[in-house]
Amino acid sequence: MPAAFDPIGIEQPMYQRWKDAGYFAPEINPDGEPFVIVMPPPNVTGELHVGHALFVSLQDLMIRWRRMSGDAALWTPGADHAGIAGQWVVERLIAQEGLTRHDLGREAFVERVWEYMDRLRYRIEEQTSILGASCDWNRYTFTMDAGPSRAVRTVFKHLFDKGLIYRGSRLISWCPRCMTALSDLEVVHKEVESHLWSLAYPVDGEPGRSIVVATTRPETMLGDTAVAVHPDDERYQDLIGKSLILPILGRLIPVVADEAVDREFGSGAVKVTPAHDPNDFEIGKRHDLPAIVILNPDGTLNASAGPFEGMQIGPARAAVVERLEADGALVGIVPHSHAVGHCDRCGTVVQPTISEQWFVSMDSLAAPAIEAARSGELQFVPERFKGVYLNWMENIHDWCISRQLWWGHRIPVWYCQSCGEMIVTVEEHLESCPSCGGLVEQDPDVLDTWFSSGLWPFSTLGWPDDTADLRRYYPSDVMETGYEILFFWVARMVFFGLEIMGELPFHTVYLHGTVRDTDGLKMSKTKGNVLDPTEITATYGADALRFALVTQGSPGLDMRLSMTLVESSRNFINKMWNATRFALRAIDEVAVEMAADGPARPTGDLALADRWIISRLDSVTQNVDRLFGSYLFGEAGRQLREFVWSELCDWYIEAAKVRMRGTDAEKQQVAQTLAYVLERSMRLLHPFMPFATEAMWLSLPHQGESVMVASWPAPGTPDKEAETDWNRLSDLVVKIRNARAETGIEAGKWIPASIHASTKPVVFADSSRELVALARLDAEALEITCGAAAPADGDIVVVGEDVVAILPLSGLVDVNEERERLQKDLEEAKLEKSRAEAQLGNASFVERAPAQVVQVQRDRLAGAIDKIAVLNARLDELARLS
RNA sequence: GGGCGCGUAGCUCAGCUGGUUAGAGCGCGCGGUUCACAUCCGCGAGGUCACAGGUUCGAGUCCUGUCGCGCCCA
Repeated sequence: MPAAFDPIGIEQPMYQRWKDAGYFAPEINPDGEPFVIVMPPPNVTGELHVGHALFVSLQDLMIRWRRMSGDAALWTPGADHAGIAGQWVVERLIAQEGLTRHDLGREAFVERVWEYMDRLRYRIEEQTSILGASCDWNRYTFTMDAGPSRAVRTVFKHLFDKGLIYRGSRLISWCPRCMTALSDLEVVHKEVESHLWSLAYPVDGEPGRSIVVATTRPETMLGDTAVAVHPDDERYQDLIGKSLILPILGRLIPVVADEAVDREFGSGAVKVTPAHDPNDFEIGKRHDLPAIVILNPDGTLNASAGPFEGMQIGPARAAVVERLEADGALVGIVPHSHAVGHCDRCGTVVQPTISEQWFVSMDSLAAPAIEAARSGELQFVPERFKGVYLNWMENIHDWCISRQLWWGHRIPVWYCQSCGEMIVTVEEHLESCPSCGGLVEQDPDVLDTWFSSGLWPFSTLGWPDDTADLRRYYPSDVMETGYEILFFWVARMVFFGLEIMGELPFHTVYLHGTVRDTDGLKMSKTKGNVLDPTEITATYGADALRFALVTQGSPGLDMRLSMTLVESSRNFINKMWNATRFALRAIDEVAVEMAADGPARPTGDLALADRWIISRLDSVTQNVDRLFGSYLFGEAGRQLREFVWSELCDWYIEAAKVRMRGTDAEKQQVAQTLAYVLERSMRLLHPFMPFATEAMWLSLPHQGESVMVASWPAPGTPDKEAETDWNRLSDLVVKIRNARAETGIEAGKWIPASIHASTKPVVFADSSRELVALARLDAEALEITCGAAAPADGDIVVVGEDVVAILPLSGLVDVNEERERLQKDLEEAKLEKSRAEAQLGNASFVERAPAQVVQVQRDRLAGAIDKIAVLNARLDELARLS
């Protein structure tokens, strides 16, 4: 085995072996309980980024853990067709040939998109595989595949028949660049520095009198059909019901009274543009006002805009303001900042407009989705997202699902050209009108991409067919995704799951945060701060990236990823590699005893070090189980790292070296313990770092053909006595090392020592060889007694827990330095004593704190008193000397 | 405007049910070529846990308020 672990070159062949062996399929554990995660499908057009690496790391961790625990673990991969983005990418491609989609025509264009998608389809598999994702590629699904497409049509028809999908003219958000309607979620609000324009609308028949209205969008005045005031506003009482003359266009519009008007804002009178503002749309409905649409789909003004027809709405603002000013209708401009909706995909300012679209009626769908969260049937990790989810679900509006695109699931509605009947069907094609046999034409629009995403938990399992997969694997268990798509994905899956399947699609929603760059900035192509996971894995290995991502983060919180973090994870893997390499020397010399699941648990008359490390392994195993159960994967990883590096490598292996040079029985014991602890450590770490643990596990004594299908370790009972004894020993070692360093004793020098332990000196006697090796003591000159210490002139005195080490080094150490060192220890012990005394001096503490906690303070006080006595005695002696 | 999160060592972050002297990685200082590992080992320095109150025998942890940063919804 080479001295440094090199992940490059071993990962992909290993991945292929796992895949060929069928380990990724749940059938590997045919008798297990299903454990299912539906992978949020990456967008086919996107490149793999660290966000993908994070979700793969977390989902794969859960899946591997449950698989090792014996569950029939299923992780379904897939890809999303990304309607707007998908279409846009191909539009740009054909633009290079000087073509628009209209030049090609719908059919040819969609064909081009398919060609493009087919080329990308396998890139997702390739890139996800690099990260070691153990998802079942045989169940790979694309949202545009025949199955999910049929699921979309079936759900559409179901909801339509139930009256939950309807077509209507509503105020929607329109992106003039994408030339499609958007749902509320696809509009992002950004604060924009702009102005508030005040306009004077003359009162009809009362020359010289006018009402002033304030607006942030002066160009919309072209579509005004009223001015509204608050019914109780004295200023305008006499004007309610009268008419105003709309500037520029000269249209007469009424003054209406509406409770929704804010008397405090501006002049207290607002212009009403029902066709282009959500609030105005509502006011318009209440007062039966006409809605005048002034926009064309491409964002230019139409004939209703009079002299401004043909202008883009952006430039039109300046022109309208200029004209208003010229006409004397502009009475004020003040700076004003307000939120403006932008298209989530392309960033264009979104125009609210009235348009005929398809909608999902949300109230009855949301109700059970709200109840599921309230009742606790649906769990959130972290829990606070339950509130976020509920807040959204409780204030939901009907969902605009039609998109004026060519790429996506075509709305399954046909219109008869003869009798005008509208037919909704689950069939992909309709030949003719079922009523009159006339020619039929399909609705030109496609559905919101997220409509099909919402069906993902069951459409991937074969629904609407009653498949074996659907029966066995629905519902899934955990939905793991980024909090930014809680509404896009999770919420919609919940209400569709409840409506269509009658059951929640998952019981737990785990939300991770955003991976940011070293400076805490979101990664983006335009900023150029994107970290490419394929590059990172090519340098450090997939495991290092995965371990860094999982141990750095906490559920629901953003995290910064830096290369030094990945590097330190790589270093940890290398550390384990070397520990394994070292252990194998010992293991190869003996015949390790095997149990059914791996090396047998060492038994018999074990050394303290063995008992200690096995006990620590048991504790850590318990902790990892508990933490995994609470979705605290990062903490579990950090504890494992601490255990392997700081306990197994730094202490156990160093201590074990003495017995590796000992008798055959001792060598056997050490080898057995190392094999047992390391093999189990590999199993515990496998969900974090699948490749490296597999490589090490295979070289260690093991049962079975791969660690990924080995059993999850069950913890034994920790040996508290062994832990206490070992801690006493290691504490003394640290103190001796410290004294050596502080008094400037040569690092390599083997020095004499005598150990005085008034209680249980056997701990030190039994582990004397370990003590000697770890503290670098002269074995020949070592003395261990239960008697009191009697240091001679010039000795160093080291005070541990109920044990004193005397290092006789006459002549080597400066008495003054030694006195200073002891003085420092004394101060510390006194502080310790006074703290314990303060606690115990508090009557209510002794009375009310649990007995255990009080006892700890008593022991602490006794220990401190002992230390002080020893240190004082020694200081007195030194004082006599000088 | 409503809601949420964060503020702990120079930097990045842990700290899960309140309980000894608050931890890690990186960085920093000193020392180390002992036959697993310099992608390493040993020793160490470094924190008024944002601030102010409160609950409690006991608060980084629970409650209230303030300040700063960020996010979501409207």
